[in-house]
Amino acid sequence: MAGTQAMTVRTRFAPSPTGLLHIGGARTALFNYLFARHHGGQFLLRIEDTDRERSTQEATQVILDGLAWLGLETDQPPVFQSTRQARHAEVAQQMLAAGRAYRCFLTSAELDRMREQAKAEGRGLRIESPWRDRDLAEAPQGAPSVIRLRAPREGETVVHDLVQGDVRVANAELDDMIILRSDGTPTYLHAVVVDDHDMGITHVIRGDDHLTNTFRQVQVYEAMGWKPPLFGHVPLIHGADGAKLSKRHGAQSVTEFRTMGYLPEALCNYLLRLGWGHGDTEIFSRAEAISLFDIDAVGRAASRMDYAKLAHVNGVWLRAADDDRLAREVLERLAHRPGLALGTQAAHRIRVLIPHLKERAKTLVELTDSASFLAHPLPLPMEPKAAAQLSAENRLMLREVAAALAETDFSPAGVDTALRSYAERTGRKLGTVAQPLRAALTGSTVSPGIDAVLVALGRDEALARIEAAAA
RNA sequence: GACCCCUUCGUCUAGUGGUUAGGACACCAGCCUUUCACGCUGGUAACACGGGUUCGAGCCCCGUAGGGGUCGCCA
Repeated sequence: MAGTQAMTVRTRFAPSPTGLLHIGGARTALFNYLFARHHGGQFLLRIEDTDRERSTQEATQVILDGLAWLGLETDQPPVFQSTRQARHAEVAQQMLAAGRAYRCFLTSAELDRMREQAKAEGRGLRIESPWRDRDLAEAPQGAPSVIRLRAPREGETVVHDLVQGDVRVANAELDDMIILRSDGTPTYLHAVVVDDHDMGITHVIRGDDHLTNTFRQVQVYEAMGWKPPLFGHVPLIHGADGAKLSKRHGAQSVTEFRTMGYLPEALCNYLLRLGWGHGDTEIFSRAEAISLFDIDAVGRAASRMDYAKLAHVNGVWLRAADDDRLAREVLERLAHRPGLALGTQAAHRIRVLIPHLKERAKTLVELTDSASFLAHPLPLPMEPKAAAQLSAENRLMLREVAAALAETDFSPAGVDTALRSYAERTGRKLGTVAQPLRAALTGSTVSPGIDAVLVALGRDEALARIEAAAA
């Protein structure tokens, strides 16, 4: 164990490119990233693309884009597992030469039969290959063979898990796993070990669906005389109904969350709190997360997605977000909507009103919805409730309001004073003036403060809208 | 089925033998207010069950139940 203290932490995120970055994978990546940063170590990425049929360049790009969007930058270019097959085979040969592995000529038909029998007898589905102890000379000539690990039969294998504690299993429960297929390619369990070792990974943080497979991986480390890394198996994220996340749970890829208008810092914050806590604190910046996160505070139970809470956290970060950035996001989203006049004027109005808009939105989609009226050319579409505000009587009033407003400098204080004095002068409550005005200006009954809306629209546009509504 | 893991309000969690079991989201009531939000105040709501150990257990041990995961020449 000498040198343990000096050893720099090195973690990795190792997704297989299936076409999306799963929300659970995103959290695993986040934990790996935070753990590495917290300990001043390195965070690496390995694309597990050994299944060539399912792996594509586009799928890999989705993962890269997702990580970049989340702000989880790696310290080295990604390692592609498919490029390392020669090395995987080499290690398997070493194990074979050392007697820690053996060639097995069992056919898949024989394997099926053994499994069925085991099932019928109520035993675990453990394969015991006769070739473990059989003379190679008895092997059928030219028949395909795989290489199996010669796993210990006695004793037990223990994983000192950073999250789950010591987990042990009797070696009699574990069968001799295949490390090299008959076509010479490595199996996942074998490739992972070789790659993690070669990459100098010190801490393997991953979903706890890998926990029981870890025993076999540990056996490979032992067979090679390699020091295994430390493992930390974090619980999985379940859907809102408690079941394993699947298609029917709706949003589950990072890309989808992005289009639904969640901010990356909010998604990270939410994911961080799913399975990890630090006292009563709920909101964590990236810097705070790095300084406070550690693997030992990760919980052991699976957690469920709670979209309401995600929305709340997103609202918090939205309000804290930079106004220029939000205006840019809104403009981009507005560009995909028909019937809008998206010129510099609209851009300016949006930028001016953003500070008020963001106070009442939880997602970028909501923010965009609430800003769209600013880019609408006349005539403004009217929501039914807004139209109801424009009674004959109120239209008359709006003419007077327009006249009063025209006298002002269209500053926030200016319009506010004008509206208040108009209300006072005519014996009305401010609300009875503001609501019809809001309808005229926005086509809605909901908006930021009416003075802010007036200022954002500017004199000409505001008066034109009132004029149109009062006609 | 075998093996492994898990179990505090509806949800996410704090809690490491002595607490009125805390916070957040959601929900309800009220305040603020030019609408809606934000914000503020208050409220409903949890230690899965059964045995131990202990003066004392949400915290330790053992069962039970429930949930999850793994058992591929997939990753």
